[in-house]
Amino acid sequence: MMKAPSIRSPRKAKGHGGERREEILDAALSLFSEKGVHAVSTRQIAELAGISQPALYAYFATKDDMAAELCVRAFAILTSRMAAARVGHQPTAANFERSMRVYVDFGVENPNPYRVAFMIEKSQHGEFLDKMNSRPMLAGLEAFQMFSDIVAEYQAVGMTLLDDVQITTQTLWAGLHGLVSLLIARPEFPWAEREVLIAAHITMLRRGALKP
Amino acid sequence: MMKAPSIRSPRKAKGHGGERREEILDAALSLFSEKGVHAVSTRQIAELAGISQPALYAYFATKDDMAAELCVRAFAILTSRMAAARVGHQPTAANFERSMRVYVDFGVENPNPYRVAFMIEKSQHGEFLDKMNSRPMLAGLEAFQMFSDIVAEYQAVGMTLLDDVQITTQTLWAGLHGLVSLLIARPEFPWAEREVLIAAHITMLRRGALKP
DNA sequence: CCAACAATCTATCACTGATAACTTATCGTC
DNA sequence: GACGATAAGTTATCAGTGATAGATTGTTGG
Repeated sequence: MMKAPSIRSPRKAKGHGGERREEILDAALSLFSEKGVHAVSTRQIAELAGISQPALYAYFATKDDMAAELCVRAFAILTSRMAAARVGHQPTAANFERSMRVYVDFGVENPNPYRVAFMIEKSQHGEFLDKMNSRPMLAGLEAFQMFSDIVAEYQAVGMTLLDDVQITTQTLWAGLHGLVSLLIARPEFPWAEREVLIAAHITMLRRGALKP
Repeated sequence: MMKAPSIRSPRKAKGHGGERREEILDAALSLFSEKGVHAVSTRQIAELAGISQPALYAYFATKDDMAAELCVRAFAILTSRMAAARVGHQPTAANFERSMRVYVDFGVENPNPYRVAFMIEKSQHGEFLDKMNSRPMLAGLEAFQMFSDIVAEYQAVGMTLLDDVQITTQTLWAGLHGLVSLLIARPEFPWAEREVLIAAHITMLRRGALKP
């Protein structure tokens, strides 16, 4: 955190100072968001970060690892936001909709991280993928767990239509993700007015998941 | 259709006869389905089709055009499936769920066409994307229009909670898309048993959109 | 039999992600 | 200050990708 000149070497060869790793991630996030992960080359990332292309590999083993890192961070932000929106809330219909709204707002207000976190195409299959995706997967499960805890509160007081918290959680999550991902990926689609659509969508999800 | 030897030259140089274009599409569909579109190389497609890699470009301008062609065909199937599920059906709750089920089944059974049409990342600078995506996109929107027509039937007999067909359609579509796209993009996620989850999701959407 | 022509192949291009080996800048230590 | 040691960056290069150019083959109508 604090610059402690004696402890360790900052080591910033050419122009810039600061953390190379963060500069790389900033460049990667910007390019990934604009053009899509697999339409961005490592040379483009390197140029935007102001270093040579092979220098990337001192900080990330593969290009996918950069996307994975950005994915982990996006999940962490979402988790903390949902946790913050949860404290002190009673399980009421209005608060349920507010919690759903936190998720949608996160996606709509942070389309770039959301895109990287939830809309990345898998590049390979099987065990190699598992290894590559384990950290984003854990971060995603953490966010999902937060979502699940919220749903469990409504189930505990008998407000949910289903007893199965896992099913209800996955169903609601999928319902929210569908709207967010389409609004992000297809902005040119002739959508209804955004605020009205989001409100109607969340109300529909509540009616489908909670007792009247 | 019929082999008409005099009209036009079948011209099958090396081994096989038949339509090269269909052989290529068969090979591409097989590999795309198994490994994902952008994990398959044109050389792999060519080898499975039994021709050299450049020979592909006599039939398709780009590799994406092969995926687009398969995409258009798949959407034609979706549209016809939804149309078939619609004829003779009264607007009942059970039939509503059956119609939505057609959509989900299509997405789950045709992940790559679905991905190309609705989950693709912005790959380049707009116009190139439009050109590349226009045919699959139009085919997808045709399916969407079919979806909207179905919703309108339920609205016409007063079964929908909202009067606005556009809002209801977009909300239901987003809800279905969310589940399909997550099942496709995150197959490794610890989902509930798929059949149960899909059934619960569709029931939730029905409860949220239709009157009891 | 042969010119014409379409289908296919070989050779190659620019570019991709990734690696190896060399170079440089900074450090703690004398 | 001068010294290796080492971290960080570079250039050069690899195999593999999608796509193109031009030579080559095979079939066909005359």
